[in-house]
Amino acid sequence: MPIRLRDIAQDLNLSTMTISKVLRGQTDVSAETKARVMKRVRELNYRPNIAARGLRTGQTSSIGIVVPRLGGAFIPVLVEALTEVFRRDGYSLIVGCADGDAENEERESELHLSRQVEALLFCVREDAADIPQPLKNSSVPVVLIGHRPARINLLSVGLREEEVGSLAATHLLACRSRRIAYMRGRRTAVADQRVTGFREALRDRNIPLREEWLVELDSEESEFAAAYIGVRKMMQSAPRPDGIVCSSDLAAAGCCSALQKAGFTVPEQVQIIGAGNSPEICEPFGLTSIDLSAAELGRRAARMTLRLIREADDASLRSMTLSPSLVVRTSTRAPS
Amino acid sequence: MPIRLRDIAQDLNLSTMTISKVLRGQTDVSAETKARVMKRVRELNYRPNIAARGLRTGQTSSIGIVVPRLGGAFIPVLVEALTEVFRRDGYSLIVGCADGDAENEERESELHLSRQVEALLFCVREDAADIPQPLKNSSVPVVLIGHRPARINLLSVGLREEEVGSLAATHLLACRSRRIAYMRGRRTAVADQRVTGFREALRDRNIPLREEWLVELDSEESEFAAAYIGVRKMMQSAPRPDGIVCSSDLAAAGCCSALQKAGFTVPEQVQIIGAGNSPEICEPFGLTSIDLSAAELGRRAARMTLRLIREADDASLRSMTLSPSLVVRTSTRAPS
DNA sequence: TTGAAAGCGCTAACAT
DNA sequence: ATGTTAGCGCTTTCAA
Repeated sequence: MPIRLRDIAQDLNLSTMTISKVLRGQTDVSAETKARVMKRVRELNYRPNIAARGLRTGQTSSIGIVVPRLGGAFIPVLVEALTEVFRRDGYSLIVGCADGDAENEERESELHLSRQVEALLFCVREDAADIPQPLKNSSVPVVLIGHRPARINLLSVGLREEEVGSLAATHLLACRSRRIAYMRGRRTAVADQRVTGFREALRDRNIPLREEWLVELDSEESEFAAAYIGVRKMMQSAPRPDGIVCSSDLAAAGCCSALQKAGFTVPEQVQIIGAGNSPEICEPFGLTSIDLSAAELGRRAARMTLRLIREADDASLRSMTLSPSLVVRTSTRAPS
Repeated sequence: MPIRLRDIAQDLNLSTMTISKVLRGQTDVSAETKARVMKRVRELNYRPNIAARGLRTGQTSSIGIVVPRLGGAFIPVLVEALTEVFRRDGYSLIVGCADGDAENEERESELHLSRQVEALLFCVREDAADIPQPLKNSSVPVVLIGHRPARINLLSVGLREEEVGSLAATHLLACRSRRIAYMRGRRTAVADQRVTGFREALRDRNIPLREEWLVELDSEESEFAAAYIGVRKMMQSAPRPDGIVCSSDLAAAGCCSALQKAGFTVPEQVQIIGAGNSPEICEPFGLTSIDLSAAELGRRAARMTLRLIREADDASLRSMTLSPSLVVRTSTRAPS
């Protein structure tokens, strides 16, 4: 049984109010009483019951987030950034993991709402076409992170996905590749946007894209293996590509491996560029990669959330998208 | 403002009790009333206030965990396994991330206790010599995950770290390496245990370990770079090692890269074995690795926790350690 | 089958 | 400077 305010009050022959005041740093308590209370509080390891406090004050000082999974390079960085900003303001972030399942996403969202979180963040799966029902008529502010599905009208913080494609293409062009291939991810809205950005960047410079250079990763295989296989086929086309943009770092690693095995040199004969900027994959291969700005996304989302909580429905708040950024390593040449 | 039981009750001219009963599936309510209530509940998107319920019943159906960080290959798998087992029993897991900081570990532990979690899990940092104060006299069950610091007398679920070293050594021996080196991690209790296991495995077979083959990774560098540098020096010794056990997959990747660059073949001339079994690192390099059983650790810890919650202080529960397991890929040869 | 009363631990507002 | 009262939203208990 945890200690209650009342236990301390009875102990010291004081009222619960006095204890409560001391604990919250109210000033209308004598220094002596304060000292006695604090002493006993520490001795007994008293810890206030947040639920009871929240019930009374209507403030739980907690914010919920639902993420599809916990692994990978993106989510952990995002969540740590959110946690840090929230912590500074006395909020704590409650993470609910849905294990990639839409039903769990709904359950976790409801749980958060039942816990009276003051705001709810939702990290949208790349392949999601919709969001859980509970978010749609939530009584607390909701912020989406990642892409915003069509026709969903909630505040969101996302990435300019087309720029992932265009940034990669532009960099390869600057590094004197002219025959640029794209190894695209599975059919999701996000993957499509990246391809679009890629195509537009090439078109803007009047660089042709041959359709046999636009390869989709076989979804039966792991991304690495799929890219490994895919790139071999790609290299049999004539002319051969001299630069490859990949939809993920793992796919880029697959390309590097296969190319080296086949006797091509990276970056001299073929330049490679990945996406995700996962240090564990990029460092071993010296992969140039597109960073998806997880930390910055988290900070922006956190600040937006805090403003929403404070200022109810501030009309000045608008959804925003951030730009990805290029991180150059050795799988691309020095730009001219 | 969220909807309350009372709102629904007034709406339907019933008492809050009736609504409450319907929601909890009590049977002493007429079918008709039940239907009316459920209809309105859905229309209004009513969600019970978990805090208020918990205050009354003393059950929050939530369990807290504090982890040092969210990234890497171990924690996400652990947390997902815990989540899944708890979910089946109607508990939800609240994850608190300490960003690798001991002070935050204490804060997050206190927060969980303040939230009246029914049990508290704590994932011990590898370099931790102690655990947060709040865990030591917690009024709810505490389970440690990972290694248990000396003189801490709490239930724990951990890995037999020495077996990580011995399993690796034994496998290399079975694959006909005789000059086996060890690339050890930074000075932590866990790293020491692994080295111990490694040494003992060699000693048991009367295989000598030369001290220049026991290299510690330079902690100024990333693990990959440190291993890359370390292995080059190691290969200048005479005789040269023909097998290397690494304290992490990333270090193993560094070894592979450096060796290939220097013209050595893996696994023909030198066999490499990593630890962690992180798919993203192991697959590209075909790394044989020691799996740290994160998922199984999670399941065991979850079951232990549930029993602790139910059976108060069940004397039959004891700390346990699980064995790591070997995952063979292509950086080691076929055993003879 | 339905409902009234009391109280979980805490704090806002108001006495004393 | 300290204490009293009332009530947050819910459920246990018991009465109608």
